[in-house]
Amino acid sequence: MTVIGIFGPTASGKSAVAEAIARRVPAELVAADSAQLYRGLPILTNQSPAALVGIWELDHEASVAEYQVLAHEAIDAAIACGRTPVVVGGTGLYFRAAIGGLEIPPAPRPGARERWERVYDEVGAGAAHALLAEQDPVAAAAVHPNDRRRVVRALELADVGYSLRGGERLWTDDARHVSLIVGLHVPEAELLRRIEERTRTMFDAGVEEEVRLALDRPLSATARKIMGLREVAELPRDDAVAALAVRTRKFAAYQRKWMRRIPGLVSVRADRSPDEVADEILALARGGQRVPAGRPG
RNA sequence: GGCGAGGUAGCUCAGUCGGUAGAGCACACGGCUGAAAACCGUGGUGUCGCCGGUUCGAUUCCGGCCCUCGCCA
Repeated sequence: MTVIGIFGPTASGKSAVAEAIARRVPAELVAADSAQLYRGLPILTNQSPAALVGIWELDHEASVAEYQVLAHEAIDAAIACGRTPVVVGGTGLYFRAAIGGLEIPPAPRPGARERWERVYDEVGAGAAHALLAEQDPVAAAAVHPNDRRRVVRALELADVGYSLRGGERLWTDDARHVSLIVGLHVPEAELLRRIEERTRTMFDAGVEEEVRLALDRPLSATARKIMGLREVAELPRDDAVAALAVRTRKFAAYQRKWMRRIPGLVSVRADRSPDEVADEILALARGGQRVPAGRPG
């Protein structure tokens, strides 16, 4: 059983391709998207039916580690009943966590993060970084003093005897199962056109109302970061459309960068019908274009 | 038509008591190991509206013109 992973920028047609695959072979779609995990913003986060979509309330704090457990379960369950897992991703880190052997260091002890954040803010970036250098020189060398988030994370890990940058690579290039990992490629101009169109469609479909309802309820820090939430809530419609299109464009560029980072990724042109793309992907899967399972050295 | 405010980076704007200019956002590139639609780093991309005058030198001062916005007609 080959796991199929589909990655690509927003509006490259990941969902449609995944659905086309599911029409051809017995398959189970598994989302790898940090925003689609949330329930309550289906329009803004562009949800389509798949496992791990809409499973968290908006006050839930997201984390890759928590997602990873669920993703591995969903993938293994699909394999157990003879269905091809199709991991459909928009979030690079989550996608890798689902496919590969990303080993994630432990969660912070209760209160540790807040404590180190306070320290960081009180003593300043330079001093906090110096403190880290005493406790974990390797991590300190890898993290910029201004990167508050990572300095704090490294300090909380040092507390429990872990290093943010341990000696061996925690993030290996292997996959958990034999996998075919494809990256959907759409020419720049076409992608921009689709993003523009998709953004407008969101407003026609009623994102403003959706966002208003969501903001009435408590939001976790991670949910608050969902792209477009602020723009839609705070700006007049035309400005919001423009701002959201800009954010989405920027995000698409970020996802392209991720495509270059994902090991073993096979590039597939997606400026054609989802059915054609699905056929090509299935042919590749049968043809042995795969990342092997297991740990290389 | 009169009065007032203004025209500087892709956008919003700062600034130069005269020595050709800088912030935020955007953009480009790089990083990323329980926040990743997050976070961090490095890059200034420009006929300073146009034409003249003064000056060694004008984006800056002076004159004229064009354009935008507001108020009054």
